[in-house]
Amino acid sequence: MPCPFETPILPPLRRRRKRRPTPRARTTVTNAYDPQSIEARWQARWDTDRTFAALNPGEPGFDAARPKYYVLDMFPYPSGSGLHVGHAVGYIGTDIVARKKRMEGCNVLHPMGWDAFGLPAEQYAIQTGVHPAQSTATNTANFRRQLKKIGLSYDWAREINTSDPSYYRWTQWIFKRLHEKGLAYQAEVPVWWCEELKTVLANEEVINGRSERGNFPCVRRPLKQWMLKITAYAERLLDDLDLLDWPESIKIQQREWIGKSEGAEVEFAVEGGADKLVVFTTRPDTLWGATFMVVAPEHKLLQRVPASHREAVRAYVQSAAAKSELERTELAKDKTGVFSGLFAHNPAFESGDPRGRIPIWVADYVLISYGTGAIMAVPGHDERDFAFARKFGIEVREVVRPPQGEKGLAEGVCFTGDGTAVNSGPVDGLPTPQAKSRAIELLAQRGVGKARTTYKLRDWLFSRQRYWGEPFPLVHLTDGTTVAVDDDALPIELPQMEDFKPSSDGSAPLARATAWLQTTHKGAPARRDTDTMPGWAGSCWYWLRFMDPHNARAPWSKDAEQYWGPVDLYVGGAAHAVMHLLYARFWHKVLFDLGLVHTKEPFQKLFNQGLITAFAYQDSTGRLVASDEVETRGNEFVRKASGEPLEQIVTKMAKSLKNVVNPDDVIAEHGADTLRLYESFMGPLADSKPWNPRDIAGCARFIDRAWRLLVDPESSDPVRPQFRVDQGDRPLEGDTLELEKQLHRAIARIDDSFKVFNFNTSIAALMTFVNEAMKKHAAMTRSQAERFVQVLSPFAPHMAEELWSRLGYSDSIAYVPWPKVQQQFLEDDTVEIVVQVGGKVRGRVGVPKAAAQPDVEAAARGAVASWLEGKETVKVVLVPGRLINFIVK
RNA sequence: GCGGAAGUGGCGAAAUUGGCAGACGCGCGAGACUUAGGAUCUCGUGCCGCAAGGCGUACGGGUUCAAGUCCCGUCUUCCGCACCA
Repeated sequence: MPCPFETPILPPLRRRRKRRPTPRARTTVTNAYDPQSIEARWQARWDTDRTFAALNPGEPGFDAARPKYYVLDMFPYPSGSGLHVGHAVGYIGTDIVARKKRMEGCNVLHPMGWDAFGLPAEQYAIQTGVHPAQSTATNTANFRRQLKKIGLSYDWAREINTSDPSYYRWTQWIFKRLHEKGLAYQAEVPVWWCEELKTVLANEEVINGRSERGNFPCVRRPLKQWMLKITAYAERLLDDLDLLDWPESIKIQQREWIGKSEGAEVEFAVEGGADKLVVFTTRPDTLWGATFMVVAPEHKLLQRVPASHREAVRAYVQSAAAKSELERTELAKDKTGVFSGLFAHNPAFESGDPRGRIPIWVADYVLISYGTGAIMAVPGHDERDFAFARKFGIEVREVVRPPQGEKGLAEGVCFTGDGTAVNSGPVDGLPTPQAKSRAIELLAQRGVGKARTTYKLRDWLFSRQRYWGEPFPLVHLTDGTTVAVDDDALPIELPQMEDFKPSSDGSAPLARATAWLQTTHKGAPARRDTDTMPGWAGSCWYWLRFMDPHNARAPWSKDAEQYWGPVDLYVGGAAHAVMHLLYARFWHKVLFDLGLVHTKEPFQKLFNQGLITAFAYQDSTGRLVASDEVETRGNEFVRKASGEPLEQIVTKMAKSLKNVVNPDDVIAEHGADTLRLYESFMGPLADSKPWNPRDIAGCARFIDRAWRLLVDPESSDPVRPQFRVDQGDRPLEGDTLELEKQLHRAIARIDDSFKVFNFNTSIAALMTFVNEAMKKHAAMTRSQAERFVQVLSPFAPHMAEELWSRLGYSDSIAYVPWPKVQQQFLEDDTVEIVVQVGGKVRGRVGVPKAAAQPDVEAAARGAVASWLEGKETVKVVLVPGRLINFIVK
């Protein structure tokens, strides 16, 4: 099949001049490093030998004595544009880890699959006119091809696809479990509707009133939708973060997203009727300072507005509704609102006390979706209430006296911190924390309030009126009830539809699949649900399916889950800090409660790889110019066609920025091992770093040098003669000993780099070793060559396999035990001591490692004699084995 | 505004517990080998200075014999969140 991405999108390498036939060099040398043939051969070999197949407990050959290691990538959405080098950096990182773990004797689970359902796939399908099932098949084939070409050691027998009925059968099955537990319900809720996408979106998919995907305008609309009760798990989602080895920044983002806040719920009686206005506050201690109340424009109390104020309130509510989310935020500092004509009674005061009669206002700084949609406003101790009261001339009453030295109302500023209660009757004199709990007690005694905890986290809007997603495993009966279909009726397959575009009225495409729609349930006529699940659904449990991907009787077997779970290392972009990771944790906890998994959390260690950025070019008007239209002239960049000067900027890789680098092109030019080395060498995996094609050459040179270290390109021998026989008894001395030390140092550095995934230092260590070994070539032994190839293999596996086989081994290097560092080779008999005078380096001196202090000092004095001449030494600081510092006067 | 991450040569970067700043690589300069080089090899390469030497890890202070690393303050960039009562 022709690859749809033929156009090279590499930034301009220096163009080759016309290629001349190369007479001698290329034709007679048969033994030069040839990545294309080596890589093709070993990739084919890995496939046919199933080298990286992971065995499950119970399978023949499974070795229960080995520790398990589950290393998982965030599986990709297989987009039409294929993989770019930015995606690859994370996959290369996990591959390096997986390969080393195998050599360390672990049973390694390292799978890959496709997150193929969801809006982007469908949008792409609509744009190109190709059915999503078709484009998904094409795109996954392309992704798989690209991943294999990088030499990633996945167990391809475990490949999964969330849009495959054999997979989503179990997504539906899990949804049924949620439904049974009452965690899935239907509700008429105001939801974000995107006209352009013709679907509802979850809160978190809408940014400033525009869709995250496509940046289309969205509006609020009430619609009956499936919801998942993630809020029931809010507390555990928060608490269990403490169990995880995750980046602190991600934990913080999750905590903020859950947004726990503790306080009280307080009832205010509304004057002239039985209505109660319930508010949530984190500061019950300030109840005595509440001088007005505010309800959100959508609050139902507004139906009770007296005629005198009805028109003003109606007008305000309408204008608030017309404001986009963006306008609301932009105008955040300038508060708006109107008086509703209603009054409430503050329960802090006796009825009849004029201080307790407070006006109720409508303002859009109060959100209907948080708390109760209404607040008690304490302008003395809340910035927003303060601004509002100032603007509308409402009384500000001090009820918290700031601690000594802090400014408060006396200085004309709103004080929001902790202090001492004043003007607050029964809580007067209490420090804020005690005043809070005392206030709650008082409210509770009188039955007008109680302690309450709220969360920013909302229930998860789980339906989409789209085609390309999992159908719901439920039917609607004629009597209006909704029931789940039987487990053995699963999967409810998506019907084949030619036209799956959303309808203009917002009804789901599946509503037009008339034959599919009508069904029966236990003999009675029934109608299927026409919504589909959101794109996140399939990724909420996929790590579990990887453990047992072909199980036809259950989503996974208990044995498999017991053995492989949890994921030991999960690597992906920080972009998924909140949504995917929170949803996945939620499902996992539900499954835990059902006894279907044995761990509370799915991902023990999480690691975020950094972004690969790339150069992009702008002309003087700021317009982007594709990288391949750009020419480098010295330090300047110009448009090739016109010579017009351009500015080089560094940005993320994106099709729209015309700076995407396809790994296929890098592999075609340099080979996959060089690509892997470069991506590892650029910098620590966690860092964001720019792709610079110029730098690839260094890795290409290194790998070629490494090849020549073991193979003589001028001869036809598989390896240099000195490596053909084991010189086991040869004494380690001279250059051979020196190389042995270098090798151990390199391995120590490599081992170290797996702690924080800064493989750049591993590559540097390998380079240093090769440079040294090239100089002491004749002294290198077969054993050293073998160990070098072993530690090279996670990084450049194709070449390592090739060299390993040339060294005479017929089995793959993948499971050869990782060499051990021996401490004795990391130490030298003599050490170089830096000699400082007055803190400045003035010389250095070699001394025996075990040298006594007076001897070191004497030697050091000799080395810096001219600097000490005529000076008095006041102090000598000696750092053994490192440094000596003479402080002089 | 709040929260997080970061700031080191021309470029990507390195630097256990505070102990030689710039490993490794790119680029650049010089040379060797070559009919040829985008191959390979050797040497050099933080800045200023002829040199001796001085100055250098965003900026300003501090602690210390010694600071990229610790403390206080400031600035800049990127990423989240953003009226959450």
